[in-house]
Amino acid sequence: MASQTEENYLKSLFILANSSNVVNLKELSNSLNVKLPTVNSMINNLRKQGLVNYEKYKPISLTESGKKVAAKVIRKHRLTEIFLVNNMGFGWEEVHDIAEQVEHINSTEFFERMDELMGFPKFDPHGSPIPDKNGIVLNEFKLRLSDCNPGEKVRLAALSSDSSDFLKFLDKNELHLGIEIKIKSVEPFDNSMIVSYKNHSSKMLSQVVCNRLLVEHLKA
Amino acid sequence: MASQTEENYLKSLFILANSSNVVNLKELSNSLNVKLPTVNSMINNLRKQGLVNYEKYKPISLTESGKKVAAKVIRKHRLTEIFLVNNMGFGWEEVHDIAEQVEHINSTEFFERMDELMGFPKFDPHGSPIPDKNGIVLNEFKLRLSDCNPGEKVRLAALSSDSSDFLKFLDKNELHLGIEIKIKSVEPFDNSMIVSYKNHSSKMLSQVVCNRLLVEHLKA
DNA sequence: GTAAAAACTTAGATTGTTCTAACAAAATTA
DNA sequence: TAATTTTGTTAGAACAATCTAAGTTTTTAC
Repeated sequence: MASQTEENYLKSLFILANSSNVVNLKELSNSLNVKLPTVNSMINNLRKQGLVNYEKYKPISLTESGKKVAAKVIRKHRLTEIFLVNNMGFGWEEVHDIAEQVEHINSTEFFERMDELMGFPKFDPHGSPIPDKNGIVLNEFKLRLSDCNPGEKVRLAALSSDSSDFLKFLDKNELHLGIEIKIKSVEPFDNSMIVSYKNHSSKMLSQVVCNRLLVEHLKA
Repeated sequence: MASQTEENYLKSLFILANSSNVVNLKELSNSLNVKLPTVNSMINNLRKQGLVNYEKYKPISLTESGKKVAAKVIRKHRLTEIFLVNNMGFGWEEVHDIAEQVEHINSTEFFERMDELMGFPKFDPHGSPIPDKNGIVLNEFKLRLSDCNPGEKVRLAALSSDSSDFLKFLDKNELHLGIEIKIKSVEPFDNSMIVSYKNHSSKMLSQVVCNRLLVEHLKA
């Protein structure tokens, strides 16, 4: 069985692969807050275990079995997050750090029971899909608000970050999952967007924020 | 902060101190399934941190701050066990292994919330008292069934083991917390007891079992 | 198409937790 | 009390996960 550390590397690889097309050691190093040589040696270790594909100086990818392990960890993380929100009364900005720890608990029954108690939810509190028992993930939402154009109307469907600061920012600005957003203009200088939603008629959102808001086009 | 490994050493010390009067390296070694030299070096490490008192060839004891750390881990373990039984529908024999992992989660709010949701229980499903937030433990039940004499009547108040096999044995024999037990006789050869309870009029219990059943005398 | 910057690799050290082997002290037993 | 057994100690090694320092390859920019 993969150690907690190994699970964290696989999880990061899975998530990074879903946002950028190729993943290299530097990105992993940044996302895990670990120095390059450490990542290098761990990736070689994971390669020997058949969990990642890696050749010197080439990008890293997960093998099928690596994906399965990663998806299971992500499943446990997301189930925990909804459980904390729905069944234990936590706010969505409070659950990430706890879920980071609970995701490594080794007990199928524990997570199956959570899943059951919540009625088999399909998405976590941040709109991310929950992989099933076998590690199969529904399509991730891939369209970022920052990829949309002026004039378009979208619905906020999910988030690509669940950091506490980001979630607090969303709460403060009444940006909740499901709201409709209209893109008024894009500032070419810093790629910030002017949008309208709910009772906000002209709100500026920085590129950093727009990158993390995952949306669906409204057929209208 | 103490590592998971260190927490496990402190927890074992706390529990062993509550059953035998003095604790030595060998006992710890057995209870943690770790070789003697390993225990030796870890105890020296804990001594340097001011968590245990230890001198060469002498028994080991927890310092006040060591006790506090241990009690907090035990609090988290026991809160988790009741939560799993009361709020998640697990059987009492299923919860130990999960609680062994959850007890190391570092989040005050997580355990406070559990405590609150359950209405601040005082005992876990095996009858063991739950230390409070400050690590203060109510009196542990100390009287073992094996310390009682023929003719006495007692109430089963708690258990000094929560291994899954032991709990299954109790279920199978209808030995539940709260039942009244009358001691009919003690076999001097193997210290087994003949007892009666509920609809069992003459049941033999081995010494191994009697040692783990914690009882209160009935004032009758 | 070089020169500079960024990304990667290798070597070697450190820390935590574990082990085995060999020896030493303390406790038990005869 | 002397011999034996049990318990504890020391030394030295191993493995996982991390680091720094120094050098190498690839990519980017001029």
